Amino acid sequence: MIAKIAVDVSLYAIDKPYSYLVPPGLEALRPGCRVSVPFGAGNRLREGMVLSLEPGEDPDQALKTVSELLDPAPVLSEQMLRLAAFVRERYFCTYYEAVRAMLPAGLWLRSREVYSLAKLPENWEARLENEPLQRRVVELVRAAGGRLRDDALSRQCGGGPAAAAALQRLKDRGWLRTETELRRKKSDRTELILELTADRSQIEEHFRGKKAPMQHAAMELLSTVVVISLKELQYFTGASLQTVRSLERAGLLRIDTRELLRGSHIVPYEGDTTFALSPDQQRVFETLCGKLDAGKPGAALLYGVTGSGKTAVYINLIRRCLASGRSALLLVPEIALTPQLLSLLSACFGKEIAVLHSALRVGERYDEYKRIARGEARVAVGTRSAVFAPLEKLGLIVVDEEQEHTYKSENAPRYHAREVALCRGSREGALVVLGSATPSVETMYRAENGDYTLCRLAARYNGRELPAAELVDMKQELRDGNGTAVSRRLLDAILDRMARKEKTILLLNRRGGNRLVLCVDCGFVPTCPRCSVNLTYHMVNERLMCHYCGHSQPVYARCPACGGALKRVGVGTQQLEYDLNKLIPGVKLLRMDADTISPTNSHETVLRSFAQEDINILLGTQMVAKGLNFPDVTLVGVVDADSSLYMDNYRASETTFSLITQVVGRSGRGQKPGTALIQTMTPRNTVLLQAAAQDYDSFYRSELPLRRLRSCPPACDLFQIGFSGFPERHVEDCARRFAQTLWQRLRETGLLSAAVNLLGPAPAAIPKINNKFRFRLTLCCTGSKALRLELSSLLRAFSGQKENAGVSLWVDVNGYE
DNA sequence: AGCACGCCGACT
DNA sequence: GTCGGCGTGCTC
Repeated sequence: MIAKIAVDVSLYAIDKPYSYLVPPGLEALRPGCRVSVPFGAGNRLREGMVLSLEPGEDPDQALKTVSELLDPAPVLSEQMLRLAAFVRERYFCTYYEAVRAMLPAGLWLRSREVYSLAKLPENWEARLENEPLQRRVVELVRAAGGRLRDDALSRQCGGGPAAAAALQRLKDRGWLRTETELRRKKSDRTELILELTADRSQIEEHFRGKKAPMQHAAMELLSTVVVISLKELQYFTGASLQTVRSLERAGLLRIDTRELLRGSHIVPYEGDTTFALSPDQQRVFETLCGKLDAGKPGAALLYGVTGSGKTAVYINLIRRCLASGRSALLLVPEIALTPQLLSLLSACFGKEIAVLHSALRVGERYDEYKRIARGEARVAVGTRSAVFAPLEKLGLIVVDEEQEHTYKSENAPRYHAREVALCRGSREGALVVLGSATPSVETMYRAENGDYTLCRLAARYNGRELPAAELVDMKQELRDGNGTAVSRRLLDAILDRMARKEKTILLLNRRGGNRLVLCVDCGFVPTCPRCSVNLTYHMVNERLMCHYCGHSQPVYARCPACGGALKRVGVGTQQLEYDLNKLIPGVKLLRMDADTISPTNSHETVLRSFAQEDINILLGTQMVAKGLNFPDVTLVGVVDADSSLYMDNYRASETTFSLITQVVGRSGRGQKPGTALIQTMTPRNTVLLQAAAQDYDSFYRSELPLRRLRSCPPACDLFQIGFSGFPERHVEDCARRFAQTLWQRLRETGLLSAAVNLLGPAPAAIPKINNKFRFRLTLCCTGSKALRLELSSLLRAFSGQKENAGVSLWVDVNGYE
């Protein structure tokens, strides 16, 4: 027997199915099983996935033999293997990258090097006289009984390039052998937790006559909070692990390991689970049912304004699907933001439900995965990667809020869950329902073209009016002398709601509480030493930080260039919180953003206190815009509508329109009517006016021609080809050569037409990250199979050419960056 | 990317 | 003669 195997090679250029002999004794080997195989000149063992089996012998004795079977039974079905091939072909990744995305982390294997001593010559000690490191290695392995694992070895003699070189030398001499061991990794990610164990006097005693500013800062913080994670301590003080370790030795604190988990527990739902459908919903449901039962169900767009009850339709469809003996998959943009949906689903489907998302513990996720694979759970709910849930007899895939960018993976495999869902649906005969109140332009375009059945839910459930939304001119506000981020109009409205004991949601569409620091005299802006970005100021830890490489430094007291005063510009949620507290003394404010959400303070905790407590304002980033349902919210304010509108991204209008529409929809969900105020510097902007009017159709009508004009999806596909390396000039040259070859190949193969355009090389949005320079090419054209194959073969050729040494490249199809 | 092979200069 | 440096080419 010969097995075609996808080997875990990290290099795209050599990724293909490799043939191996199946030795006697491995008859249990099936497609979908993982194996370990010798690979390359060194025959090091690597993980592989069996793609197929063919009878036959080794024709010219050139094949190697599978060395071990790692799974007693297949972990991927034939369907899933074909899906992996689809992901590989479409998103330019390796087989194994696709395979890894499909398996739960609980199934992943970790490889370890095990060192063992070969025959040492008599005079080995003499020959290593001037090689203390090599000698130490030999002694350590000997002491361990002739075999030692790499992690134990590096713990005892230190890692680093010197140790690696010593190991290499010993291998070259033939004195040391290595073998690779593949084992299941079972433990969860952990974090270090620090706990104060000393009192004031002990701490004072420790620091008597000592400077140790880092230790001091660390203890200062720890004495106030008593327990903190190492990561947080490092964030706030910049203290290193060494610092913390020496404090531990001094007996001032204790270090514990804790499993990292952000368990999202399902809150029981009490209420009606019959979900009687309104006539409007019934009509849509019947249309979709007709497709569900058809031989080739295809796909549908369920376009329903916020509050029109798409969920009720989903639930009825899932019920129907289960009743006909098939399973269903529901994809959501982010689990943490849908606690209400989860409790609803578990009330309806009980144990039939399995939830898959990254916040689960590895073990929990694996359990859910197994329940699906065994057929115990026939309804899978989850985020992006749940599109690979191992459901059998799939009847329905729902992609809720299909326009959300969380469905697109930003690292390899750079897949889009909506596209994978469409492929899976059509191959497995399942109906794919894309649901949205503000569909992506791509999806609406395909629906209009008849690729998807278009179902509209026009009426809001129980007939409530959409909130009245109004644009507030912040330029006028500035002219009138109000330099704060809150207009008088918004302030008055907030005060009015407070007087009426109603609540307000404020959206600040900008990440975190970060601000730019700028010298008022010379204009100096601190930048990251490794990346081409400005450092942002973090109020909580008084440090300047880089979001790309993690660099952080204390904030300068004065401008390092001219000694002038430094000023912070820009508004983040923290600043806004501070300003509001000043503007409205006594206001009860709750902030929700990436900084305030933590393991101990989850979304649910924050939202629960907003629902139950006497709080006036919920202030936050995008997360306040999605799916919340609070009856007493009657005012929504968008603090700065422009910040997402003028981004260098063809989807900026779409994202802004969607976000504003969603957040406006948070207002007036109870008995009282809602209002929304949208602050902007450009109050005549068409997109903002359309969002204020909640007029998706006009938005779509005006956006589509713009996309055509700019050769963007859906008019054509964008292939971003990224290059990164050093030095700058070399990377750019490589990109330019690639562009030339690409042009030439397109001409030769007849793929070139007027509709094809190749832009660049241009510096990437962030031209330097971690001292690597980045350039990109953008190919605008229709992504046919022929074109993808051509691009793929050029990518393979690229890394084989030595003039491209040191430059790595990747492709992102219709990416969001 | 690893890894072996092979060619060449330096040192015992 | 042998050791070790680095350029070259392949990975079932």
